[in-house]
Amino acid sequence: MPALPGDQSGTRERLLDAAGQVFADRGFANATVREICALAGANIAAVNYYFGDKQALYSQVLQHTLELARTQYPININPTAPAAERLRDFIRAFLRRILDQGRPAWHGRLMVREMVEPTAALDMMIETTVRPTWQLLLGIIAELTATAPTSESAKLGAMSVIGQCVMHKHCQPAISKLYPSEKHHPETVRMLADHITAFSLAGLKAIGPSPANS
Amino acid sequence: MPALPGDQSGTRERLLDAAGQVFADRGFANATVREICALAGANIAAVNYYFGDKQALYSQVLQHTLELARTQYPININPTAPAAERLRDFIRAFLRRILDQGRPAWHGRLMVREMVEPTAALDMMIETTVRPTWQLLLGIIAELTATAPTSESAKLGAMSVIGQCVMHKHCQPAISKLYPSEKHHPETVRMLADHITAFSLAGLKAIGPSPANS
DNA sequence: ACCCGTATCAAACATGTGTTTCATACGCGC
DNA sequence: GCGCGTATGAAACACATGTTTGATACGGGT
Repeated sequence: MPALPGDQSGTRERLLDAAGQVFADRGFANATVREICALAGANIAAVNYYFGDKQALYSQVLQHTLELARTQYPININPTAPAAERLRDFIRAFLRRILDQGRPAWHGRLMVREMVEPTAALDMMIETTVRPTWQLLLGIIAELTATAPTSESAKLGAMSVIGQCVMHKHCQPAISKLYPSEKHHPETVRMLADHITAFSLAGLKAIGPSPANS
Repeated sequence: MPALPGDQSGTRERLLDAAGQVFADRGFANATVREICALAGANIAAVNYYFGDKQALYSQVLQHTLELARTQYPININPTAPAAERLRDFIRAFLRRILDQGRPAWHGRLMVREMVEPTAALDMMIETTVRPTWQLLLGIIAELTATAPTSESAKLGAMSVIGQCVMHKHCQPAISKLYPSEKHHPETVRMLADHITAFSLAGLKAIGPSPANS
């Protein structure tokens, strides 16, 4: 009785899907291959047959989920738009990527867990997903602060922007306690993005090109 | 052979200390009572004798560590100082609290883990540590945005400030990959605090009292 | 019809780990 | 000196869980 995973797809695909859910929900250590296989409607031995062991399954899950997330939530910025507009679009796309509840909603949780409890797959995640996004943001910030993307100002400014965004993902339990009845509806996310954009544009202007490096 | 825990203190105290280290390093699931007891120089049965079970030990560890952190890294703000100065002092104290490498350096990691993988002790952590800090910050932000502490502007502004701060704790593995050779020396933390302060003061001014609630 | 690689299954295996047990030693009041 | 509550010790227990095994079914190519 596989819950969500499409019954028509192959066992390997159902395993990837189910494992993504369970790993995101419980974390690598607390996830059991039995629960994953039950959710996928597969036999316990299937994970060994297709992936070798639990750790390899996790790596494949993370890689697969990240690919899915990059194509499903692309961050496409119009290079000809003014920098302020590009920052707004970046923040909107980035927030949608990490806060959206759609499928696969668990890629954000997987990334958070990988940050807190790094595994061998961390490098892959950084290089395929984090670094490209970071470079994209750095370019925008550099223009807004009139510095080079390698400058200390650009680095600090980008961290301020990303920090405001990931806050709502990393600290979700605390936020829910401080402000119950808070949800991540698309309209809420949009308003949040607009706030962060306005806040950051002013902040970046105040930073300026003071402590530049190159 | 207890490593760090003072051998002169009682078994219960050594257990609390060792468990804090191990839980922070490995997380609750991956931590073993055997490793904790070995580090504390205590017998395996000691954890059951003094705390009942592993979960209760964890709760006591979290509570004890948070108390220690609150007294060791107090956030004392001069109420008569101007709001901008109070914000700067808050950010400095808050960053020092979560980034300092001193003892017990693991309270920050414990809090991060509790956010990502909440346990029964989450409520205690929120009420004793998070909410008071949040209220303190809300008061400062409210004055800077000329709104009530319950306003949407104050809430969003406070989240922007906290987000910038916790970013450097939650995303430390990623930051280390993007910028190797980055450390959290006291001077670095001070400069970081000054950046966040300048960035936030400008951002808060730009937000203003537009979408107020009460 | 037969073979063979692929895939699935139930059952068993090995082991790490939280927890318990029971014995022993210590310290102190009487 | 004696009893008693506290504390510590080594060993065993119970169980969850990752992994493996050997059997069985399926399906296409010859």
